[in-house]
Amino acid sequence: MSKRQYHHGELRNALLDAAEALVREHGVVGWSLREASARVGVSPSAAYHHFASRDALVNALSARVLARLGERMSSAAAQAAGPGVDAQQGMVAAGCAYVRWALEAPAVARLAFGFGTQHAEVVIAPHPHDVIEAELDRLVTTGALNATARPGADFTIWAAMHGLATLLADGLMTLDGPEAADQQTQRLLRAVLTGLTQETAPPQHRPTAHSAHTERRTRRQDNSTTDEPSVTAPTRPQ
Amino acid sequence: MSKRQYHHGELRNALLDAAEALVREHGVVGWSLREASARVGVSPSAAYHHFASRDALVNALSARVLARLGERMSSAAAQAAGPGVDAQQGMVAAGCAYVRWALEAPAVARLAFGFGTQHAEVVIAPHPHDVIEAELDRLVTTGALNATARPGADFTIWAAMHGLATLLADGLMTLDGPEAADQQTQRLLRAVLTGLTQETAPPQHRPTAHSAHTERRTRRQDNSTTDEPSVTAPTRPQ
DNA sequence: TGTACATCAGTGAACGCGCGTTCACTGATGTAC
DNA sequence: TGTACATCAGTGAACGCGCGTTCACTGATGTAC
Repeated sequence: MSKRQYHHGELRNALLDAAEALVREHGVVGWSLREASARVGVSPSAAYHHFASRDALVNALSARVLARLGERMSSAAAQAAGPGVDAQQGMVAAGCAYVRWALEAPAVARLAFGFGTQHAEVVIAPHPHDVIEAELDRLVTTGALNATARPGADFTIWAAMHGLATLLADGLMTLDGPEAADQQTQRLLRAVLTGLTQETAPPQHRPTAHSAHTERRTRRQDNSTTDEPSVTAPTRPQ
Repeated sequence: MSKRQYHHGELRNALLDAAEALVREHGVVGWSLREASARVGVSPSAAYHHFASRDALVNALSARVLARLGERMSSAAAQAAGPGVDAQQGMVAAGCAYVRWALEAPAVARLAFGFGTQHAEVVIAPHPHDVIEAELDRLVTTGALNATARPGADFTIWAAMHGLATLLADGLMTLDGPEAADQQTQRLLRAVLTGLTQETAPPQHRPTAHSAHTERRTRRQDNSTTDEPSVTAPTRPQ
């Protein structure tokens, strides 16, 4: 920064930072590798010592950004938990973190969400989905959610908070500030959680959540997985 | 098509069709005006007699596609309704139409949703949001939803179905076929509707749904709007 | 501690490419009389 | 019904541009002896 050095030393991260800033400023596609390099103060070709292509950089950024979201959710949930606190509050806090994050940097959120199955090699930890699963498990443990409603509930909850986040990020819905977003998130998630608890006559082939990615990671940590056959199972790829 | 004509006659629509096909095949940004023109069999410059720029074409396509979704939801809801049918079924049908649509042409869905406030001039009728509002009103009328839960419920429901649709469209969640999608949609929407009905102690400043677009249109058709002050109101722009 | 050298991480010029858009044009169509 | 002419909707050549990527290079770094 201060002295002009031939070797940057942290170019990989610096490029990711620059690219993230460019996404914030000019949207998911409104910038070039050359601009990111220029912003870091490096020649365009330098990037190729760290990324195979522009796409590779974008994918790496997307994964990094998604992992950050997972961290924010996880710590928000942890902070909300405590004795005497409403059992649903952890999930609500995670959801608020999710929605606020999308509201703060809509274009970055679009990048993280909007590119399909791209995080091929990268392990994202903690994945937002993982945080939701952890919170649901906690709700079942504390008795705030029926165990029968648990399978597949992760995708139901995820869909709810994801929808609010993306409607706001994409400008299809607008709110007056983050407090309003929190209120909306809370109302939505409490409605879903309450609705799941009230569920009667679960469908015969209840969807079961599992994914290659999740399994690969959780099998290493514990092996409490109940391997019921899944017929119409939602899956989180990679 | 058969005879080579100098004047195409339907070039505007033909270009929109070609662009939509290209979006399906190559994603939201993976195609050019020139490709669309070539596909129609017309020179690249011909498009400028119908669209001011490539962006204008994209915006027009996005609006057209969103209106089609609204139509599909609306007719699905109408078809589901009937005497003796579960009151929630209309909304579930609309939601299934929404989710299936996103699943059928994910890239097209991303186009319709992912470009922020772009439908500036165009009136989209019926907007998916309008269909949701209509179904909610019906639920209140039939007594299946508390009137106190009605304000803002449209955004809660919309968020839920939108989240499922976009998670699937963006490949963050996968399902084995459209029946599985229907099942997920049904579970999600029923949970939200049930949860909304069970709501106790609504927040003091309940969010109220209103938007310039909606008001402009609905004021023309009826004027039953209850104009309560909205403090933290979600809004649908344009 | 000093030197030789392999490796790493930069440079900068150059490439070919396809893009959106413009412009002067021309062929077809429709309307006035 | 026939002719003159304005208007509409095409053509196709050309433009300048910025892009991703390559390549031979060079300066800095770290390690072996």
